[in-house]
Amino acid sequence: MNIPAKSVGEGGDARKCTHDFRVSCGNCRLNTLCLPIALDSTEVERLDNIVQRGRPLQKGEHLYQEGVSFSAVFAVRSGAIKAYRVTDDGREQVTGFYFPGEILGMDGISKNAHACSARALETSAVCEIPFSALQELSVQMPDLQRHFFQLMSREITEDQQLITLLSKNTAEERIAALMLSISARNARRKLSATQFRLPMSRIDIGNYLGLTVETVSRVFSRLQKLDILEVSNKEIKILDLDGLNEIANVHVRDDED
Amino acid sequence: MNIPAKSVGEGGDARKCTHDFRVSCGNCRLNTLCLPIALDSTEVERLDNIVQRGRPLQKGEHLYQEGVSFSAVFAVRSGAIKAYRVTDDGREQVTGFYFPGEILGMDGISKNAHACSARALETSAVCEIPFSALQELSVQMPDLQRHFFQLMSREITEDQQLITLLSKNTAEERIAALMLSISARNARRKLSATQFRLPMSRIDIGNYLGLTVETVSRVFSRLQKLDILEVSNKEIKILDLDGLNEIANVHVRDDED
DNA sequence: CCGCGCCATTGACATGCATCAAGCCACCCC
DNA sequence: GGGGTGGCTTGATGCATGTCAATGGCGCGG
Repeated sequence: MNIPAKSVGEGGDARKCTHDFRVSCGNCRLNTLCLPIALDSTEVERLDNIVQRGRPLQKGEHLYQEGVSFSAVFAVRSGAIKAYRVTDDGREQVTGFYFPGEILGMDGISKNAHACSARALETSAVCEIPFSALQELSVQMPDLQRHFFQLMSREITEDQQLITLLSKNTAEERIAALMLSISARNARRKLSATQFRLPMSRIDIGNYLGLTVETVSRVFSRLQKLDILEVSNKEIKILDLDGLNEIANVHVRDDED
Repeated sequence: MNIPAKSVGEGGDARKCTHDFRVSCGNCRLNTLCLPIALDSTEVERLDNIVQRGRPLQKGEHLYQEGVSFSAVFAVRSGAIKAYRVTDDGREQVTGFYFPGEILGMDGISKNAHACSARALETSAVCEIPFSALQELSVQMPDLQRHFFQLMSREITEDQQLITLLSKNTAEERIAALMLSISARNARRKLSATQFRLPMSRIDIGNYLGLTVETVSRVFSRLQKLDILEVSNKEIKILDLDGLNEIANVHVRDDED
């Protein structure tokens, strides 16, 4: 069982981006995640021209809010973003975490208004991709159109994986799956697959996985006792990847576009 | 809380379609659901030319299977289709029910292989829309491209609603939400919003909503005792729509924010 | 018509997780 | 430094839902 790992392009860590908004798609470290391979350099340049950079977000700051009119999708360049919606009775439902190289905001297309809110879990840099311009460009660049269809389709299949997780799996399995998902997404960005810092709180994790904070905490404790994880607050170290996989019941059906 | 209601175009009831494959998009009763409004008649005709009809499915027959190479999306014209994926340990997860006027199969785009299987819950007719042709047409018809982006985006937001439902709501709330979803989708097709026949089994309902058959059955019994529903096997009659809404929308608490 | 298999319902019981409650720790501000 | 605040952990208890089991209805094929 996998957990969402959307796709896009990173450009360095937060610190660097904060001071250099002149990053271009062409030299972005993350462009293998973000862009269709097939684009030639002039096409990349044209895409580059519509992308707006230099919006560093502080922790807690909103990228967009549920209901506001939709005009762009966003690529995370550094940091981490959480997407969430508020239910009728005022509770929050976290719908996804987005790391560098991943794209969010596509939920807003259907109604021309964002269907969820997005806020920074830590200082983050994002690229804003105006959707109307993207649409026009897609008409001229079939590969780009296809790429976007694929990105949206991926979001669908990932949501469906989460649905399965919520519907069928125990607390332990859910947490294991999330840890593996984050691990895999780290690996994709050439970071450590076994050691990382969680950008989100226990509350957010529980909310995302349909569990209470207490349960999340207890599961972490249990996994630590089993020598599968080493947990120190938000610092996670995976000691036994196989064991973790076993718990998650993972079918290793990984992204391989 | 809502439950998925995807979008497309129906053309009459099953019986009729089975004998007349000559239905065209232009005269399809469901085309207001399926097509972008903005297409003119020559454009509809071009779309019509790529759509393949006349594939009546018998109950239990597969429309496509998980893993097979992706080549088309499908519009339900009559009947009902369930989509599901099989987890590593062999269990099934129902990911959606599709009624006439709704489109399925978009999950297959990202990997060029279907991410789930789809089978008919009853005798059904579907339109097959080859994706490559659709892509080419989209390049020439921006409205069509936009429409498809919207369809996919809708699928995403609906999946997210289901995620919220599974993550936060009780068995009663889930069932109520599903009944309301089916009711609304019926209404959209000008059918009764208060009386209908469920095409799926209790098992499928439970599977979809993350519940056991027994719980589903018990909830139906309870709702019947409350005079909210009248349940006779698969025949459902909504007696108290407000009451059902109240249950689905989770009781509002006075401790607002 | 009978018997078989599948589906649905209902009851009794078990359990995983939520809830409630308390305490710890890190951080921040006065 | 003191005390507040928010996030995390841990324990005790309860409840919603899962599990197991028995029964009845219905359709289908022999």
